[in-house]
Amino acid sequence: MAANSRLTIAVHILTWLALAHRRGTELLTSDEVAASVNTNPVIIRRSLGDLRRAGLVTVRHGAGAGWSLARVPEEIVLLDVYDAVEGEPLFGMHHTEPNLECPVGKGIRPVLGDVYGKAELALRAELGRTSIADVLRETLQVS
Amino acid sequence: MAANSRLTIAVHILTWLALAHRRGTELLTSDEVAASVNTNPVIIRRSLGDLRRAGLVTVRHGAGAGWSLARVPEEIVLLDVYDAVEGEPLFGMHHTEPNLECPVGKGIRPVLGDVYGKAELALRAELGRTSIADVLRETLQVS
DNA sequence: CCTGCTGTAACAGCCTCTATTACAGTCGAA
DNA sequence: TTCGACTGTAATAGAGGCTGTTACAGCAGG
Repeated sequence: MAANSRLTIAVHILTWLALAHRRGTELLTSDEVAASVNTNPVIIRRSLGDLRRAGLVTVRHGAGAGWSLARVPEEIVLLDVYDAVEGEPLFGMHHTEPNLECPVGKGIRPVLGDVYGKAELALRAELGRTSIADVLRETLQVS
Repeated sequence: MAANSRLTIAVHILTWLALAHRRGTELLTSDEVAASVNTNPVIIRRSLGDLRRAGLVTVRHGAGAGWSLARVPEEIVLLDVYDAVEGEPLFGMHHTEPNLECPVGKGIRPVLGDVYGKAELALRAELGRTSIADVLRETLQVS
């Protein structure tokens, strides 16, 4: 499957907001963010909507509208972003119910669910170790 | 994105082969496996093809054909299966190249690649801790 | 040679993701 | 109060992946 880029887009947005804030720009519009990410402003607004529902950004409406971080970048970790934009579990179960007369078909799903849950926890723990401030710092070092 | 069920299907197949072998049945056809997974035999053959290319199962052609495990179930871990059937990385990068004149657009991709790599390593380590023998044992306990 | 099964192509249906257009809603500023 | 800029979201389109299905050539034991 072709992996989606939601997490990448969202982290990019937040990193850009963090840099703008540090430079003294309090608010950015979706058009301004879209210019950095190089995609359509609606894509950005949809992602920002997810981030707003998760409490990571705040929006100001009307004239002079725009977006800003709801917390300092040190207190936003990539796990927060992951939860904000990714809904589905990593691994899917059978599309059709397995044959319950077969001992494997009958019992395998909870076993797999357990293993998949542990694997996701390991992934989440790793995503919790990096903050937007970390990403911003390393990004500026690279360039 | 709706997660695919490739890993689930492949683990189901291998667990079923392990149980059949323990019961004295050396070879299973794709039709027999499909009856347990409850899907089309071609789906099973496609998955078995991935597993064969990864060296996890062996196939016998001609009359009396069928499949069997290439190693004992204790020596096949879910990470082997994951590598056999999943190709794409977990998180995708930008579809279009970000704006390189923006400092974030210019430097964020290697930073994200590094974080994503670490997260995948954590996931893989966890998948390496469970074998087909573990799955079979727990599956039979459940039922 | 026959037969049963593999290996794979081709296709359809469904769904997701990205991208884009359009437009109503919102609210500060003039 | 009106204007204008921007948000929020619906609708739509194209591309591509996954599952499921049919079809058929290839293989090899009996």
